[in-house]
Amino acid sequence: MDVVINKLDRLHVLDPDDRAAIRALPYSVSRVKAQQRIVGTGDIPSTCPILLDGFAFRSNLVTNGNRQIFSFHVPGDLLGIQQLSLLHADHSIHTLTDGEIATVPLSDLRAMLKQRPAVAEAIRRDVLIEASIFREWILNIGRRDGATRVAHMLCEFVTRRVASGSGRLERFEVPMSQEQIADATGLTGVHVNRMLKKLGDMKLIRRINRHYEISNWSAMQRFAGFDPLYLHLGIRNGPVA
Amino acid sequence: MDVVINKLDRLHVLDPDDRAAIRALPYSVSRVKAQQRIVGTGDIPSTCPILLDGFAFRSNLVTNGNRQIFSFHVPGDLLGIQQLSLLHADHSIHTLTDGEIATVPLSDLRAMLKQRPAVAEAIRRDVLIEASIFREWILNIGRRDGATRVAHMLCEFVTRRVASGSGRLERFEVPMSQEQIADATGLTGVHVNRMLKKLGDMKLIRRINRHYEISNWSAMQRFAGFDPLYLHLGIRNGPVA
DNA sequence: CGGTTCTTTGACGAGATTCAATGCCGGTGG
DNA sequence: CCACCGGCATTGAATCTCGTCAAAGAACCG
Repeated sequence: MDVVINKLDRLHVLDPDDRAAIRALPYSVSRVKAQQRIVGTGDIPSTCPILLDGFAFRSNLVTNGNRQIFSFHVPGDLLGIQQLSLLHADHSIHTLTDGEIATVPLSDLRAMLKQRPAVAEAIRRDVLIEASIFREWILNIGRRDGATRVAHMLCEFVTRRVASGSGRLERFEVPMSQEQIADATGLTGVHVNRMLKKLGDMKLIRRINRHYEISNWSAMQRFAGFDPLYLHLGIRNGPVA
Repeated sequence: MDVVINKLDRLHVLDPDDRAAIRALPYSVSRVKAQQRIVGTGDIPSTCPILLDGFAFRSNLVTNGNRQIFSFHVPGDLLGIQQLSLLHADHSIHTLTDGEIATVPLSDLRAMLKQRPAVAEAIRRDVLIEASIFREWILNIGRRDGATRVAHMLCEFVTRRVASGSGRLERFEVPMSQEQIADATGLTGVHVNRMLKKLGDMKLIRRINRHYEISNWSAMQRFAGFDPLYLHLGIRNGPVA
């Protein structure tokens, strides 16, 4: 669970007892293949899945069968934290790549959070930051054109990876297919492909398969209208809980 | 603050001491006119605005000057609850209509929540439900066409009003202009107007100025693909905190 | 009643989707 | 080791939804 401790410690400083309490949580670990459902819309889970390795995403379907992706997740993310206070899941969670999931009973999680206010505060911040990212996605899909939208998504993804200490700005790998980028940006796979080509023609990115390079970060950021304020990266010593 | 108590009591049952603690909060009330900024992006507020009367919305601008609205708010909503755990505001809050705002110091709010776990739980649910609504908006804007999008927004708005005990399904008034509906749905004002006309032609709504009638709710719901699951309306006796 | 804001409508253009075909890459089994 | 296969990526052409520009009409407010 060290990956979880690292994540939460970036949100609120944890003392040794906090870390020990997280390590003491009962959980089972399972390997999962790509594109597996972890939680389905309408489920009433009694456990909280935690992503230990690989990538995952939240999504839902509309009546005509189209899919919308709401967020991408990286190791350390608490995927089912909503169920601490809500009864049923209002969306689905799937793995994007092969990965590893820890499963923790919600009751044990609740008990631990009562004992460890700093961990509870870290999780509150996590939930609020995720909501902030949802708002940014609403803005991205609602008010930016295709090229800018895809660029913004790439900026966010790489920034979050760098902030979590895995990956560099100039050179990174994107785990999702163009179809999945489309489902996240409200476009079609075909159009995402064209927009990636356009970003390449504009020298904002270089790309071989799913390996991306951004040589001129400030130009990319400017083009995408990307301002990382909404990610609240420097929150660690934030407001007093 | 009774409007706040009513709201929170729908999210988690409050006992008389909980209610008294909310009433005992120190706050000042001010009348505000429509289109006034309550919180601006980047602000570091030390108080939490609470909407007592009228309507409000969250929004942000993109570089080209376009605006995206993230949510609409009704009396009883805690507008600055993010600032309990986040330092700066990542979006703006404006009044939609003339209204009344209560201002509560965050420190007093924090102290009260420590004493009153049931209130804290109600607020946790509120935050998670708002995040769920953000996800639904992502899906709405990303994967539904103009007519369905506007219809879904209307379904959500009226459903929330009915759930809060103010207004009826068949006949209601919408406080926002078509331009504001456009900013919320990722369309233009002109196109919203055409889509409203289309919904009228399809007999799904009847409309005189901002007064709407939905005579056939199930047809409207079906057309909009509206499933209120994501609003978690029946949460009051939800999972144990 | 006059000004302002909001709504409505038309004509035109741009951006995104759809359909369809081809090419590329990695994996699997003979 | 190589041929085959399936999923992804790429590209073109036609179509359609939605945006833009512009103008007129309706509702609202002082």
